[in-house]
Amino acid sequence: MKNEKETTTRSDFIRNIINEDIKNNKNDGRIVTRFPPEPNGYLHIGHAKAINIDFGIAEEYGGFCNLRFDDSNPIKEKQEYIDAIKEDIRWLGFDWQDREYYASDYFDQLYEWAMQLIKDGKAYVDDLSSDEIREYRGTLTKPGKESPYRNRSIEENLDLFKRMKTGEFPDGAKVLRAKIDMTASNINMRDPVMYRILHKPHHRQGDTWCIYPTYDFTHGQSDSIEGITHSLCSLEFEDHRPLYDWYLNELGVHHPQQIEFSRLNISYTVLSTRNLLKLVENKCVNGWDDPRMPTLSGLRRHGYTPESIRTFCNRIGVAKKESIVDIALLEYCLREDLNKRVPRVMAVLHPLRVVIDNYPEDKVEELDAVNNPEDESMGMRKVPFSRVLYIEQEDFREEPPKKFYRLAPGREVRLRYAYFITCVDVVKDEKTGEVIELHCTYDPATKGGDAPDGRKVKSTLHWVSAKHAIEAEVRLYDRLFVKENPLEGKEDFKSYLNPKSLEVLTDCHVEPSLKGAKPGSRYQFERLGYFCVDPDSSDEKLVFNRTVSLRDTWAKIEKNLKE
RNA sequence: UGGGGUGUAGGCAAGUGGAAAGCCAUCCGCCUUUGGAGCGGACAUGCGGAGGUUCGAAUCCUCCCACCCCAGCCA
Repeated sequence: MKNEKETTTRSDFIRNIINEDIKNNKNDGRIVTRFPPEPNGYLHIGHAKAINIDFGIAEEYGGFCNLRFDDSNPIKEKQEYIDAIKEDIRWLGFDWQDREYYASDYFDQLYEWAMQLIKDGKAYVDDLSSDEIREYRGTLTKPGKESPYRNRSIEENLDLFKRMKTGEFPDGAKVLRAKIDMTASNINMRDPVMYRILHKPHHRQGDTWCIYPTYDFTHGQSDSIEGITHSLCSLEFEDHRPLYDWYLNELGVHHPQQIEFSRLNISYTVLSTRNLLKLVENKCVNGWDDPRMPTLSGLRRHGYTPESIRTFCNRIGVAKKESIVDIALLEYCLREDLNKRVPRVMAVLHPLRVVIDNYPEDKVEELDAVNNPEDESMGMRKVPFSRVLYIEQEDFREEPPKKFYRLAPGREVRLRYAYFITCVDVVKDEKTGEVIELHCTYDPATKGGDAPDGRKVKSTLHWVSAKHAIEAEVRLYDRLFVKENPLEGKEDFKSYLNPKSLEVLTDCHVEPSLKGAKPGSRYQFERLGYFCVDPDSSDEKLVFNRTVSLRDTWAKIEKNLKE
């Protein structure tokens, strides 16, 4: 409904191009895209944006999106990453059916094409070292100069390239280069490397190859082989497009259109495999799936829903402007989704003991509570009430400031689904002065939370029965960095890490209905936020992660009062 | 100072010569047994800047400014 409207109304420059292409019957109206991850790390939410575009557009236009692993560099790639990437894409809710491809499966064809370019006099074997190649390449403002090996005969090039393949030369001894133009203003066109010698086994090809094609010589042709119509990638490949086009034109094969869009950035985090890896290696976080990480596995463990991530991706749009999206939008999408689907429950994170003086010592009542006010079909549950309770420390102030509606000496409030209570006494620690216990009275006539005489109360508190509650550990997560753009300062981005990004609470009490809650289950702890059960949790010891707090109007008021 | 890009509100982002969409954030109301949710409202005489064309310009032209990317045998 709302989502549907968003997707059908959506307009962006890529869809405009595609609409135009369809109008002109380009590619007979077919739309085929691909998502081409390199299996060199875990997927993050920036990838989710790309996935949403690649798969989303294909779906929208009745086309296909292939999953293709761009695995032409055996030094960085691992099967472990392939498995994780597939799991994350599935979790997001996208399906590539049987169209799971690997650039490495095209190595034979790529080799044939390289031979073809040599025969056409468009490629040559170069003996220059990598340092020499760099020197010969020139600079941004100075043209490059031609390699002394540039004009070898076709026969010699053919012979040398074959011998590169058979393993006759050590790593780095020779490369195959495209013969384009060493004076080109676009540096990518200054005789780019097509093949390098790498005596490294490939995770899928084993020892079959000791020469590997570079990205530029792999990507476009892989697109071509798969019949891709629109090859969507990020902005930094814009400069490579002339080369993408060059190879395809010289080879005379199907020519997909490369279109570039800007990659996702989100405030208060970093979004690149390289920097994420640094956080893992430096133990700034507890692994790739640490709930503070913007990786899909981290977000999953944090309690994010795939739907909320997809909604977010739809709302941020697609454009060529480099931007930083406010993380508040992501959190908004999350809350919106969780609000509709997640059961409510009561939990006290910072307990303050409350004794109801006029409530019978051994009495226990099972009170009715609504599971989700947004969804009646989720039903009701019973919550036990007794003489000794815990409420949140924050919900009591001995000297309440203006606009503080919660409990205070002499004040009456409602205990959710239970009774009106009035605070009659405050017990403090003699040494520290800290409030350690409250004495209250309850009004038996207000059972369930309504006063028959119609009197109102200004606030409703959540609570748990002390003797029935289950103890739990709660991990409070906050933004990973204190700086909106951690990459912009003078210091290393790691110096802007938020020291309070994780706070572990061990003295929490949750209502008994949570007994046996399984990892992955999500709840709203009323008035606090959304939480999910961590994989570290067990029946003996429940562990919850705070996914996101509820919008907190009081916190804003309090902040404004202070200013 | 080579080449390729991008500038619309605090953050995203539509708009392609004919009244500056929408979302988040912020603020104000209403409602509420979650200070949640929901509902209603406010929020760009102006589109990086300056000129020009036109009855009419964010859209077309000229010049200027700012920012991003490229000198891997990474992708």
